[in-house]
Amino acid sequence: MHNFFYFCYYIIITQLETRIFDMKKKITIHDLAKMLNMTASTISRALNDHPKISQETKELVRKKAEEVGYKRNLIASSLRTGKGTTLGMVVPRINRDFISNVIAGAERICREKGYSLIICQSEEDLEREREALRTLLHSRVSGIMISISAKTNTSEHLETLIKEGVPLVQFDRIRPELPTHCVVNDNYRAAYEATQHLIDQGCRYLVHLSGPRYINIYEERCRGFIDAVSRVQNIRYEIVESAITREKGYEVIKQMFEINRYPDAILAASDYSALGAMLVAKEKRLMIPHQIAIVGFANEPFTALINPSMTSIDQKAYEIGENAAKLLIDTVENPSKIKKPTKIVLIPQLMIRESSTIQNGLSDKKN
Amino acid sequence: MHNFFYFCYYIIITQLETRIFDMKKKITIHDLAKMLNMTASTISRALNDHPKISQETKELVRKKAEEVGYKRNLIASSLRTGKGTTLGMVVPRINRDFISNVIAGAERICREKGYSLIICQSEEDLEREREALRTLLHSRVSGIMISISAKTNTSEHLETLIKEGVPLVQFDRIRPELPTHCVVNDNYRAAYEATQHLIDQGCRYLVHLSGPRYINIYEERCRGFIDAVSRVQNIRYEIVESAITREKGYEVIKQMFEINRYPDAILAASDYSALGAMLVAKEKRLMIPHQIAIVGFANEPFTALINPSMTSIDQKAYEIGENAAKLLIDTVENPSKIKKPTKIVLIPQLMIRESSTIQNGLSDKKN
DNA sequence: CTGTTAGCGCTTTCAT
DNA sequence: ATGAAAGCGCTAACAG
Repeated sequence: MHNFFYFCYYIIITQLETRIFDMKKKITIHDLAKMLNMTASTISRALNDHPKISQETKELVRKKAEEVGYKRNLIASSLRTGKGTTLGMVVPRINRDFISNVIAGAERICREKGYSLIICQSEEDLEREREALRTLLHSRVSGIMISISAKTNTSEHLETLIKEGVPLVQFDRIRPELPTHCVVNDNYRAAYEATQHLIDQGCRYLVHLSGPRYINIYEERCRGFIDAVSRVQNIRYEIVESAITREKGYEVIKQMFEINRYPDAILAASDYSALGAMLVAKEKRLMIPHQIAIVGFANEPFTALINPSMTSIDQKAYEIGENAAKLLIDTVENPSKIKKPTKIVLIPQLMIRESSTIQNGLSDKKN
Repeated sequence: MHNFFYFCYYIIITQLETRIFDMKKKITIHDLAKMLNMTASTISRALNDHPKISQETKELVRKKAEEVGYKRNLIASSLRTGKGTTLGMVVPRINRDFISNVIAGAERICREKGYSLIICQSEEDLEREREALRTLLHSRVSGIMISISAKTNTSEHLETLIKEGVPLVQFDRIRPELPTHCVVNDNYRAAYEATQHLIDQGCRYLVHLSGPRYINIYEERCRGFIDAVSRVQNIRYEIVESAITREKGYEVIKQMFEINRYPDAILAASDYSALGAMLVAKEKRLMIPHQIAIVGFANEPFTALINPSMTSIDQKAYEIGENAAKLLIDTVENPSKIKKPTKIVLIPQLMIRESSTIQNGLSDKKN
């Protein structure tokens, strides 16, 4: 019945026959100057709190400016000074929990320090990523934060930026070979600890659902996994690359079951592939975690809400955003300072939940 | 053991002792003019594809520009023309699934049409919202999209904008009394249909967990609910205001149970309060949906993943973003055009899942 | 078709 | 402590 309306929408035009937006011409420092019988430079200086302007003049100017609703034209200002107050950020997609939290953190810092933030999506595409960088340069941002797309297997576009002198901060998915500031998680450590946790729970046949290993984060997670399992005797393990979607996770684990390989633990590089794996396990009526323990990666909101709740790794998204913004602003504001590239490494947090808690009594199926 | 490191981070300074960012001075049209023995205006015109410039000159200029890596200074350009290429958006929070999808949609349209998008968060606070608007004006954005904060119970700050002639588009949470373009969901209809759905399933004692009713979306959802239940005989219903968090949903329903009121259906204005309600129901060992059916609002990703999966209402976030951006760009590019405020109303989609499917055999507890 | 000139709104020497 | 004047890089009206 309401099917009829799916995927379509109304457009309602209300009656009000008014020109809704009249451009009102803006007041400039010259207007102010005229009003106060001063010159534009005095106004400018007063507004900028220049030391050689008398207190009373400053007061006067500020009051008048407030009164007539003067707003400094930042465009003109930054044309003159060559300094901007806008920063750029390139991310694969905005609508991912991790990313949107990074943005939220970065935006807060930017706001506090008086910068605006322009966001661009690469949509996991190298060409779009290049385009996004061009757009940002075009908008004359003072610096750029970037987390590269899944298809970015080259550094040249970023090298170009560096050569052009654009302050750059990489975060999360980075090209480690570039001499830029970075803010990342200790993915190696996170994977290592998660693996160790599974081993501690008694698991001895582990599968790692990895991502494309030319991306640093997946490579590091993979290494963490390998190093952790390698320290233990009598352990069996497998690594499946490029399994980070729910569909892929489902498929891969289903195939394993079909050829009668039953791992007792899965460490996924993504919560979604972990979810896929969990769904197969449920279909096969395996007990989670007792027959198969599952750990995801990213601590997506759903991991705490499903049944059984899923152990995952929290990536400190908000902090990553904050740190990236701080680092970038610092670089932007001290361009001449000779700097060594700084790398900030955050420690992700293993969130232990039902899907991997075999040892104590916490795990249960309360429906 | 690894507890030791939680909430702290390393800073690693790599050895590389280089000045990583050398500002390289930019090439201007004057430089190009000199190189090609032309004048700056010719260059400008050639680059802007002015009709009265010969094809070969254009080619020549474009080639040279490309060759020496010239990039037009948009700052200067927009100072001169008075037209900018940046739009602003104010949202309560970026890190919410609905919002980040709106942003994603808006960003795509902006990019396609050659605009950049600056995002500001109001963090559900009126004063921050005012500040965000100031920041955007300061950055000289050409127009603003806004979804108001939960605490915004006044319109004056937006009226000021309108008086100043700033193109404005409201979306989702709006102040309907303002003469601006709007992009919204048909919340009334969505709530009405969802309620009807519950009634169709045989439910006769319905509870609506609403939000603060001075915000349009909650008011509309509430009205939809009321109108739907009012058409039916022998029905009992209750409305609880300001219950949109998981905690509040949990608490409210728990209290109802404690005084022995057992509704057979819940329509929540938020997926989170619906989740809270679901958790109480589970604790009480009520069968969902047979003893109590539950419907949420927003179609958060987790709703499809929990057990039982939760019926919810998809809000077409991406489309809202796209439409808002299109509308804003249209307004910005045709400022003199006499316009009536346009309202685009999207039809949300009821996603029927296990938590409300009593009638046919779909609902089950496959673990 | 192309050059000349003026100026967007601001900051910043250099004078006074 | 304030004013005069010169531009930042670009565009556009007016000439030719």
